[in-house]
Amino acid sequence: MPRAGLSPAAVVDAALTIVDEQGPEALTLSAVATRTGVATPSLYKHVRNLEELRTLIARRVMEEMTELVGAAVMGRSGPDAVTALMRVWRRYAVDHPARYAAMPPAPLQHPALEESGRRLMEVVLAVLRGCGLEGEAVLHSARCLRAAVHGFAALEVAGGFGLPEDLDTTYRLMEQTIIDGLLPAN
Amino acid sequence: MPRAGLSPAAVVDAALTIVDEQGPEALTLSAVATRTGVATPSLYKHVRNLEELRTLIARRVMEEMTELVGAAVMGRSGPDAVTALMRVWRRYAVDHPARYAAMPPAPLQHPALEESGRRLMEVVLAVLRGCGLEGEAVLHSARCLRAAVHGFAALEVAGGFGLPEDLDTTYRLMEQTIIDGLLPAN
DNA sequence: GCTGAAAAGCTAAAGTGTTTAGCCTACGAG
DNA sequence: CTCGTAGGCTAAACACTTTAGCTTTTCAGC
Repeated sequence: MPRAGLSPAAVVDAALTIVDEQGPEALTLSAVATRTGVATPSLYKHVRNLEELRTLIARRVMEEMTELVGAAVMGRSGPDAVTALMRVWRRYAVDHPARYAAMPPAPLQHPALEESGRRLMEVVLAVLRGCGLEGEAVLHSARCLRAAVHGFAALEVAGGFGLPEDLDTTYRLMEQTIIDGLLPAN
Repeated sequence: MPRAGLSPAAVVDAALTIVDEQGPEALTLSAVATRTGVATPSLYKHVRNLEELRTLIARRVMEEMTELVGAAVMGRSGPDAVTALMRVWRRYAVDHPARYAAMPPAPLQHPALEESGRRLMEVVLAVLRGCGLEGEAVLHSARCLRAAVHGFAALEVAGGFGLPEDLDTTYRLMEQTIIDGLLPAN
């Protein structure tokens, strides 16, 4: 019997497809095995266990996010950059709800995710520094920005905004609120 | 052998204890059975399945939350009430991190949670109306408030704010930002 | 007090998923 | 060509959920 030609990356690809199509609860090694055409235990040659697979997924997602956010703020600065960041963040969540849900809330605490977490954070901090913030203020503002954006995205993706009123309107209000409240008057 | 004297409520109590002590992943019917001194299948006399147990937990948590928030804003109005609401929300999350994580993000979509969800929402809306907001603005503001507060609480509880800078300071900044951005000038 | 039905417990067992152990073989480096 | 290794496999243990069906407590009504 010929080999399946797997690799850790291929396993993560298959896992991401499953997550995208059927949500995070559907991610089982069994399902990944079926999709990759292999017996479940074979996956252990590429991934330590389910836990590690989840970590690898989380890393992928954070890298995608950093890529996207980085591109979106490129060439912009000040409130304009903040708006771009907020929009692309929400966009990623809406476009890939299950992946967004796989974003680890505390990457810095996790050895295998610290680096990608720090890279993403660095983009956010850079944007805020570009708005004239300095010292501790940068960090406090970044936390607020992250809380607001993540809170909105997480709730939207979970279907938490049940009522029919337009969500884009709500988000614009939040953009404005964040910009007015966190950035030094300009 | 004497009966254990269980009831749906007693099962939920035991489940909440487990969640509080060992986190949401530790919630298994097996664990609940051990704690209540009963065989696992016996629990099915009181609860339809694990899914329903989670729903019952969610309802309890939302009721606790409504109780707390309601008490906190009682007798206050305007920005003062908003601040009180935000503080008590975060406080609940910090005091009961695992329970907070069990709060359903979309209660209104769930028949068994819709009512308690609506009650909690109503408190928030009332506070905002008391600030002079009207019509659609109330809802958009409520969404922003919820996103910010939930985002902060969820991240804090998950250990997502890794750096040492003071979190209370950050939260005060967010309180001010929300109040300034969402409430009509006063 | 008795009795009988409902409620609340039990054991047994099936199904699904993770994980470990140990074997077998395809395949590429030399 | 060969041979070591990596990548696959089967078997099996363990944990958890859930269903089925049996037993026994309890208590309402006589």
